[in-house]
Amino acid sequence: MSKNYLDELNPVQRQAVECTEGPEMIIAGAGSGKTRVLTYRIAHLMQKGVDPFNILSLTFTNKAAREMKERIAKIVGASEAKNIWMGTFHSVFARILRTEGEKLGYPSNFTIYDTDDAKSLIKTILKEQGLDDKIYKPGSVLSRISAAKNNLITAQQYLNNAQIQEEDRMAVKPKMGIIYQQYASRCFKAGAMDFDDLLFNTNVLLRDFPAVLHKYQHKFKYILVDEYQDTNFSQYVIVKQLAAAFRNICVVGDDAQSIYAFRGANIQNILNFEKDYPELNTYKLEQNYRSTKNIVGAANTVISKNTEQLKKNVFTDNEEGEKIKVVKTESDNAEGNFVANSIFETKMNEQANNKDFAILYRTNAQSRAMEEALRRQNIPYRIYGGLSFYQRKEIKDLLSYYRLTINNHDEEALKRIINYPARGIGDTTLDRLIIAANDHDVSIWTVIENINQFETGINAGAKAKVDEFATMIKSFSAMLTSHNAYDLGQHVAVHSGILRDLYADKTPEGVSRHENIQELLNGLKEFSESEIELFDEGEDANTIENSTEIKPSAMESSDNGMLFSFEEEKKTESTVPLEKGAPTLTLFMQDIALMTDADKNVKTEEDKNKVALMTIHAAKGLEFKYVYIVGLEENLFPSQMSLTSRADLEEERRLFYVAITRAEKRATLSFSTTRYRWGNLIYSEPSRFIEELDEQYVEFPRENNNRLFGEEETNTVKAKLNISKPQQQFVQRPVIGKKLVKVNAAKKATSDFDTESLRDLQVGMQVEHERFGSGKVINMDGNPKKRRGGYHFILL
DNA sequence: GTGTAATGCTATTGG
DNA sequence: AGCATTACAC
Repeated sequence: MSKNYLDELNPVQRQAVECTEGPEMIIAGAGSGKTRVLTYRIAHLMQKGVDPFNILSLTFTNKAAREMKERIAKIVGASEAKNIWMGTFHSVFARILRTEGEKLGYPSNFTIYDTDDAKSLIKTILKEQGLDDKIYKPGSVLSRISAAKNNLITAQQYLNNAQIQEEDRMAVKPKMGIIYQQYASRCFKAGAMDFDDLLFNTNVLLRDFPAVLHKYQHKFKYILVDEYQDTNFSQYVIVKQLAAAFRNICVVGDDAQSIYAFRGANIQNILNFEKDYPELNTYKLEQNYRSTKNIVGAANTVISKNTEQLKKNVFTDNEEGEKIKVVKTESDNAEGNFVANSIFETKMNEQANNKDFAILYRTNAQSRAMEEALRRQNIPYRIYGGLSFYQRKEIKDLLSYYRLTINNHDEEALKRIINYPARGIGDTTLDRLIIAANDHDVSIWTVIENINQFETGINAGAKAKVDEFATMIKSFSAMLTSHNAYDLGQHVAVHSGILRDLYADKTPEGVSRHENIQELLNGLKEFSESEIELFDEGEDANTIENSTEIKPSAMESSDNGMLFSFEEEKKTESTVPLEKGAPTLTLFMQDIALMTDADKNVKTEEDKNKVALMTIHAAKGLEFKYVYIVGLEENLFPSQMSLTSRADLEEERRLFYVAITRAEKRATLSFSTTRYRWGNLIYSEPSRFIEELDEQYVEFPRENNNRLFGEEETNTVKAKLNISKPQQQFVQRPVIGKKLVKVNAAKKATSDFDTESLRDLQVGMQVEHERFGSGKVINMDGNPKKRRGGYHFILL
């Protein structure tokens, strides 16, 4: 047992930790030591003799769960800490559904469909139903289905509900319920659940199987829920059900930081907690340990503009600190340059590390300008969110093979790879397979497997190819229990033809795709090795040690069919089943299905020491010494979509509150007067949130032209434009790659570009680029007939 | 059925 | 500006 952790808590925190029995609500202001309270509370439970197997702790990200476990391990020891049930709602209940899902008719190896899979399935259904995807946009159809599920409305109930039907009629989308029904039945047939199903089906399970409910009620004697303000109705009911037996439920949250209403989060869950548990104890953590007085003060004035909130008074004993800075720039690129320069200067002047900085924005699309500026300054950065590794095309392709290997009925995986790499099974054949499957109410795989028993109209040649494909997948499936994740993963990558296909592509993008596949395989290797240490420690280093890298020479020399001549094949194929808990591909896929970018473990110190770029949503729960909040412009932040309702606008304001409170020492806000959107220049106004800041906490610095922010600008700006022909900061900038070059900008006032003038372009020509200014063409490497070409030019 | 070129849509926020 | 879908030629 380690140091006395209770001494590290202030009186309220300590009470919250020591009060272990009965319902408890902790309202935790930003930076008030919430995580510390949660971890110590769990450690304290264990110190008091509670079995970690009886503790369920639901966190917002898997990474948060991992970090909390590590902290708890330091107090109670690692072997005990690892037995706590801790993770996101989705991952914890996915785990439970793996063991209990058969009661609902799902296989234990069910697939988890991500948003892309879900949209793709919806597109298929729209096509089958002859519906227009311009009216029924897959994205909005999915949101509608998602909202229904999060409110525990089944497809049948959806169809029977007069009010919902009326809504859909009014929206001129009367078939919505039919699509929902089709969608649900197709997922079920494919043995697949989407994200919402994980929660929905958990509810069904707990509702319809009293024995199961009883089992988990008594298993989870103590339940803790972090970020409770961001739970939706479906999650609320699960927690309520599980806590009903012992009522040892502790929720932690901050209504001021509720920012996920758009995906069903219901702020009422926290505001009404008292109604469900009248005997509860409430603790308010109001002292902020993270930020300066100026930051806390500014944040408080922001949030005070909202009407609906729990009363609390966040304060800090920290130093006054610097005032919040507001900076105006003339373009999105200038904003990027300003941030990059400011980071560079701060690093020099204050001996700061890269990891002390975060750049936060409202939309992912804003990252580009920041990235380019940071690259120019040679500042290492890491982007969180956006397209995650697992969503990249080539990764999804290979993962689809793995998915289909594990669950043959996975329709989305099958559609994705049945003809990739091309093997002569085209759209016509696939359509026929799908029709046959629908006619007989079975999965596509069932049709493929028994293709001669179905009237498909597919000709013999295509049939043979389908058959060959099925044989290949079956051969992969047969290896699931006899090979570890890496061996099988590698085998599939080779024999599916994916590696060969990617290796043939010598373009930079192709090379990068190949590298990504290698990275995935490395991940498999690591997984296979680490798990073996865990479960199989007696064994001496086994076959994994000398498993093969793909040799380019082998790839080149093999010119037809599959690559059966790889070294890998020399390894004798073990047919002995692996032990229980061995690192199989099945386990690996379960592991990564719910992984997000934020969960990714960064190993080396060098990797960690990078400037963080992310959306404000992704920054929730994190803290940084220096925070830049960029793009504070009307229609961007607050978002255009949020301007129609007070509730939406208040959520944007909470988002702004979250952003400011990420900062420990300094918060810098910036906005730009112009910005590129879809390739078009738009003019923007400063965000209303800037005006809402109390002047006593904020510094509006003089700009270059010595004009104070907020002064009448018309004359000054005009004057500035006239004299600013060669922009000093761009002078040394080298080559700009692949940007559209506009000849004679003056000739055409619109941003439209006509290919005629592009054809006239020659090396050495003086050009005026509407975005980068004037310069000289030094290289041309695009196709002049194309709308755009890869022309490089230097600014003068 | 396959590959390339033209067109057209998108960019709130995310598990 | 970049990506996905579609149109069209082979």
